[in-house]
Amino acid sequence: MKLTTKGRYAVMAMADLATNAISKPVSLAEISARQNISLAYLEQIFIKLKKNKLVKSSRGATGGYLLEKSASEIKLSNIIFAVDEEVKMLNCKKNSKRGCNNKLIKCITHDLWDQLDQHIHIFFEKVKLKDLVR
Amino acid sequence: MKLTTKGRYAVMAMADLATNAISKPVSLAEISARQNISLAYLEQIFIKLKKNKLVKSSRGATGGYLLEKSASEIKLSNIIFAVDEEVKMLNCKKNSKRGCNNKLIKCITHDLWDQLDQHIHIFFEKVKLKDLVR
DNA sequence: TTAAATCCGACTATTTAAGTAGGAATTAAC
DNA sequence: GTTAATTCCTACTTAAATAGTCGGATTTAA
Repeated sequence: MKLTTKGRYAVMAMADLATNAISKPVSLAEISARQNISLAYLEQIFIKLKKNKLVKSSRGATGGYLLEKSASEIKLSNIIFAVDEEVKMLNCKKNSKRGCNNKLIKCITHDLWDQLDQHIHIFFEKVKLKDLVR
Repeated sequence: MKLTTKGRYAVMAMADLATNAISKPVSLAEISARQNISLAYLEQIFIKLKKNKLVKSSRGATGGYLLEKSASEIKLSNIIFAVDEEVKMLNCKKNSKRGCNNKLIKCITHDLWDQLDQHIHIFFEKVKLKDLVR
């Protein structure tokens, strides 16, 4: 699990949707204004959210985005995974000479970092979008 | 808490020390060879570990490093904090116009990221260097 | 027809991590 | 004393990833 501002922006934007996209779609321009994130950047993010079936869009004037599922069904891990893609945050580079001590044995901290990764994952797995907007 | 390979290298090197620096100091050249980390990079890392009183050095030929405290007294959080310095992994940039929505209120995910930070911190707080080397 | 919106791909800028380089100071062993 | 091995120090370079921009194409309600 990778954590970048992109992931946070995605969470912010989704929380904005959960709050404001009740009956009619919300445009990215509105979210951009409210959350102070550049429109072009939001566009990139929402393409990914859509691919991952977290939002649905309607095009054209008065178009915008709606949540695809209810806010209580969307886990934050879903959102972060959708935009940040990679799973591991600090793996022993598999294709590098440096990975895991250049030997076939696991480097001494390998398991530890794996555990941390799980730990973080569980954290975001437990929190639902709904928890952010009550 | 920031997590980079520097932090992991530091943990690996400290584990190496805990294993090998029993009676006499261990040189960085040895650690470099065993852990496959460049000597010059290890030097940088150990300057910081020393400043944070995690290791002590003796200079000159036959010099090297020893743990400053016992492996059971050193938490991994101490090591990572020593080399990676920053506390927050993804704070709302304080000096940026973008931080926290440009308003004086906290952005909607602010607390969440704080919680995650604590979560990670606690993870490394619980593990002692000794746990890695038994 | 127009304006507001999503959609798309390529591009650029910025930041930070990662790693190098060169030398100064110290000290044990010969 | 000289040498070789070491820590110590500062500055620099490289590489990679994040962050963000840009121009235009497509869609659709009013």
